[in-house]
Amino acid sequence: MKEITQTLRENGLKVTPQRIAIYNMLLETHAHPTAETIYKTLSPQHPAMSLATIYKTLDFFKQVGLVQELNVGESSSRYDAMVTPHPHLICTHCGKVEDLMIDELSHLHQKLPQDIGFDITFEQLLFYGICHSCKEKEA
Amino acid sequence: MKEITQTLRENGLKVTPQRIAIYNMLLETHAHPTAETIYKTLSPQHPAMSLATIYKTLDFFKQVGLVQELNVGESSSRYDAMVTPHPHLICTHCGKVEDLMIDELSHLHQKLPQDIGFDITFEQLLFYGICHSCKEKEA
DNA sequence: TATTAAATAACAATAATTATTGATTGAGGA
DNA sequence: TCCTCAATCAATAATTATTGTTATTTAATA
Repeated sequence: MKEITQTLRENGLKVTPQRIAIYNMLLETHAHPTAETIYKTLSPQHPAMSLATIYKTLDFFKQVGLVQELNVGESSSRYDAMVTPHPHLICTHCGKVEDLMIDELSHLHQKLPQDIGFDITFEQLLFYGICHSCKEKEA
Repeated sequence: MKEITQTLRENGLKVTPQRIAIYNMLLETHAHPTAETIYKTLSPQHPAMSLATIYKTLDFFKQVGLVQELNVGESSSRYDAMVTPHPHLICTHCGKVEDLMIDELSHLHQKLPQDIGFDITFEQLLFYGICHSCKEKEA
C-alpha cells in the first residue's frame, strides 16, 4: 500500500481509491486480467467506476512502470503487476496465462549480436501450447 | 507460385486471383504489413477487392500455415510469410518490424524444464527498442 | 459448357479502446 | 479553516479493427 501511494506521488499522480483498488487487485492475482475483467471484479466494491477509468489508470501505471501490458494475440490486452522481465506461458485452449520465472530466458537481449542496429529496451518471450488440465480433459 | 496453388488445393481451398495476389505481396515484402496495408497496396491492381476478403484470406492462410500472425502490441495484427520460427525486432519509435534470423534464439522451448505442465506448440520472441535510423534522427 | 460448392464484395454489426465533456475533488495559499 | 483553480473523475460519444451476413460471382470438375 505504501509503495503505490509513494510511487504515484513521486510521479505527480493523485492517489485515488480507484487507483489503489486497481493496483491492489493486480498485486493479488496471477491471472493477468484484462481491463474488462478488472472492471467486473471491482464493480461490487466500486459500482460507480467506469471502464474508461480502468483504461486510463492502467495507461498511467504503464507509463510509471507499475504494471506491464501483455499482448498474447487476443483481442484485448492483459496486465501484470510483476514488472521484472519474464517469459509467459499461454494455453491456446483455455486462454490461461502463466508467469515463468526462469533467469536463463529472462535476459535474452544480452545474447543478441552487437550489429543488429537496435537499442533494445524491452523483451517479451511467449510460449503457446496446451496446459496440463486442458490436455487431461481432452484425453 | 506453384507452392501456393498446391498448398491451397491440398487443403481443399480454391485458387483465386485475390489469394495469389495477397500471398505474393507477403512473399515480396519484409515489412510485416497489416491487413489495412495489404489492402492499400493491392488496391491499384485489384480495385474491387474488399478488406473483409483480406481478413478472411489471411485467416485461411494462417490455418493452413502459409503465414504467421504477429502481434507486437499495436492496435492491429501484422502478417509474415516467413513461417519458420524466428524472433522479431520492433522499433518503438517508427513501428518498423524486422526479422531476426538467429538459430540460438529460435528454438527456446527446447530449453524449458520438463515439469512446466505445458505442451508447447509455438513460441514468439519480441525485442523492443529504437532502431538505428530513428536514433540518428533524435541525436 | 453446365453444375455446384466455395469465394467474393458490399454492407452491417460488434467489440475494444480512446476522446470529450461537464462535474467533482483536493492541494496550497489567504 | 476557507477559497480557488487545476487536475482527475465518470459518463457518454466516437473511433477503429475486425467479423458476420447475404446476394452475386467464380473456380473446379464432369
